[in-house]
Amino acid sequence: MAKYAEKILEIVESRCSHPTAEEIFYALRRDYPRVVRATVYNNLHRLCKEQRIAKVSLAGMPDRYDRIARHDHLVCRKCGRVVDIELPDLTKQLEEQAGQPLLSYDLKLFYLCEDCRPAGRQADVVAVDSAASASSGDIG
Amino acid sequence: MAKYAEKILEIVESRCSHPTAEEIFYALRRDYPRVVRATVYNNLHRLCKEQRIAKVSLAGMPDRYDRIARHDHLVCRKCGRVVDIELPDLTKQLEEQAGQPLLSYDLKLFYLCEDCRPAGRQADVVAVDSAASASSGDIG
DNA sequence: AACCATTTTTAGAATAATTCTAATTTTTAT
DNA sequence: ATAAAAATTAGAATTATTCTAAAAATGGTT
Repeated sequence: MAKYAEKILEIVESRCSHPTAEEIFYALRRDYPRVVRATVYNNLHRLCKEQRIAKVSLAGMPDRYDRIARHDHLVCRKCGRVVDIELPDLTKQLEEQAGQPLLSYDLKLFYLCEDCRPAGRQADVVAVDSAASASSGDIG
Repeated sequence: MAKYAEKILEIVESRCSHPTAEEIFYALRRDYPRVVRATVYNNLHRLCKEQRIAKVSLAGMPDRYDRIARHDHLVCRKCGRVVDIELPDLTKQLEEQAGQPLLSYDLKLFYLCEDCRPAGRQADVVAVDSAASASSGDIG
């Protein structure tokens, strides 16, 4: 059907980088130099609606797109990088605690990635230096 | 110090609506008709940096601002409304499962709110009708 | 009170991400 | 081959946010 949908799906799934619409647009344009941003957005909307990809957003950044399979994210508070993490499915536990049937949930864990962690000691990292952190206080 | 910071803090904390910058701007303008959006953003940034408020973002909507005290959110998949929910603190559990020291986490539970829930039966609500839902597939 | 330095606010232009609209092209079914 | 439907294009429009430079407010010093 849609000429680009499968290609875009492939781009999203083949990367672990949670690409933005812009990144997908550039990747797609390598093969199809005439595609236009609106086409990328159209296809992303459709793929989301069809539950074939998921949109992930973080405060202050453009939305990102991700594979659909259940997994969670580790987000570095300092550099903002997002990496996947496979935690056990908490749906049952959360449904009990919330007293509500849930459709799904989104869980982001904030930490300091290796690159941003003060060298040497790492056990006593408890808070982000508020001056150094570009995005502290943000929940995304 | 900053003329508006306390007032903005009060607006954010006094509402359970997680107001957007725009909503805060209008609320503030009722008392101070000359304030300008940039002032609101300046103060919001500062309050975030000082960890006095938190920024919350959801896919496809403007960022929202929230009180800082730990709590989670229920997000309706159909109408997008966000309400607070007080779940037990999962930091310890998640640190163990992730094998990482965490700074914090963000948990959003997706459900169908009362207004959006198909009337009558509610036990067998398992998925969102993909045509009817404006934002299905989104993780924010 | 007058002065200077610093901080905050204002006004409005600029940017970034996304959406919209209308025309054109492609695809599908007949 | 043709009509109808769907997808894509081009580019304008909108929305949220940031930036910049000037003006105003604030604070501390003499």
